[in-house]
Amino acid sequence: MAAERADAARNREAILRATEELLALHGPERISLDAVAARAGVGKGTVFRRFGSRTGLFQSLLAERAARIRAAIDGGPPPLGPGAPPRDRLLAFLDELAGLAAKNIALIAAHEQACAADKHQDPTYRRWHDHLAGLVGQLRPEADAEFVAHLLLGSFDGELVRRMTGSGGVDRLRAAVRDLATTVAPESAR
Amino acid sequence: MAAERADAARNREAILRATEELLALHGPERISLDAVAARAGVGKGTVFRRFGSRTGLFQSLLAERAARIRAAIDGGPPPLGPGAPPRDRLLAFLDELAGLAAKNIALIAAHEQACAADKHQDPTYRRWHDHLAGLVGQLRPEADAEFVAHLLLGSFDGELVRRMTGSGGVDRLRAAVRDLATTVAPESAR
DNA sequence: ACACGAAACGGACCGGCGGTCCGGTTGATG
DNA sequence: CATCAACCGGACCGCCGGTCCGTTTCGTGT
Repeated sequence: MAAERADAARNREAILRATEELLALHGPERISLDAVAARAGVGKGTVFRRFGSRTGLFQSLLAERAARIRAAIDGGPPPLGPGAPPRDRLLAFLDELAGLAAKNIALIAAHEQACAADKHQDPTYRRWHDHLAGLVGQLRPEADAEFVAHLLLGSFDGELVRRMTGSGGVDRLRAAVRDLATTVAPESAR
Repeated sequence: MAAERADAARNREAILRATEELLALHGPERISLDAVAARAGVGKGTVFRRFGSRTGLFQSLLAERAARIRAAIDGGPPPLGPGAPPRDRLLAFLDELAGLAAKNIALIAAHEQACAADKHQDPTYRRWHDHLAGLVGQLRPEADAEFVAHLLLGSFDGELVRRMTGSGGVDRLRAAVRDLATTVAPESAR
């Protein structure tokens, strides 16, 4: 694939920005792609050429927001990055996700409803899941790591995050996740 | 509220049956209310008068399917019903839900996407959640019972159930849920 | 500087769906 | 049997995701 043309790149950026703004503006309300296109000062066709579908748009936006964490995980310093013991990596990762989720409630909600059917296909979700499953597998080889990983990611469901942070702030979410994780992967685990 | 007229009751039943049939027929694919109405041999208006909205329809259907469990919980014999120690009730309840979910994957999926935004408002979901939160609160008073209850219910997410039962059958789901529950509420807990 | 083809643009257009409305029909009641 | 509220059906509405195609713009080779 050759490099993207300058106008194309500019429009992609404009569309992502517009989506963010509308998300911040209207909260978790449904946002129409017409609205996104209008705000970006772009035709609707352009939105679809750049992102393929509603789903693709929100996946891209989430991927962008998650890029920092992703980089930290597979190349950054411990405990998030490689090198630390699995238990520390698990806790650090979940902590990071809690922060991300709390700061992006609207995006998470939009992403959920856009990807509803194929949540498990979303690249970002998969990455997170695989990372978690790997760690859980090391910590508790006898458990169904795949399953546990999915459940742990359930902590960052939009509605749930809204509730938790609504009464108790990010700290409540962080604490609850941390508590659960330490229960699943107790101190005793290597 | 006075009793329902005979034709009204008949139509409500026809609509619920038609929905079930379409669910069984087309799996988790999106089902339009036009299709439901057509199959029930009824006008679309009737569907809305009876159930208020797409959401209402699927909520009603789920409530119907869950009625047996509901009755067993607040009036049946232990360990599902009152009387047994919380830990046994917890495990029995989750086991029951696993069975229900495995048998109603399509309905669960439809219900999820129909209630997406207000999952936490759904009467059935609330009932389940409150029951779980109560038990968890007894077993681990120091934990965030509300949060844990939501996560446990995450076990019955449509997509997840599909995956689990797809490779391993109901037993895999049952085992995984049971394992997790015993971890969260260990033997030592009273 | 210019010409030229590929790539991108935008907005009219389409089909489908959830939900509403209202003129006609039906079932309970006395 | 008369009466009337409740109910029925399906035409209708507005919205939205997604497509299409005539037009414009960008980058490259000359």
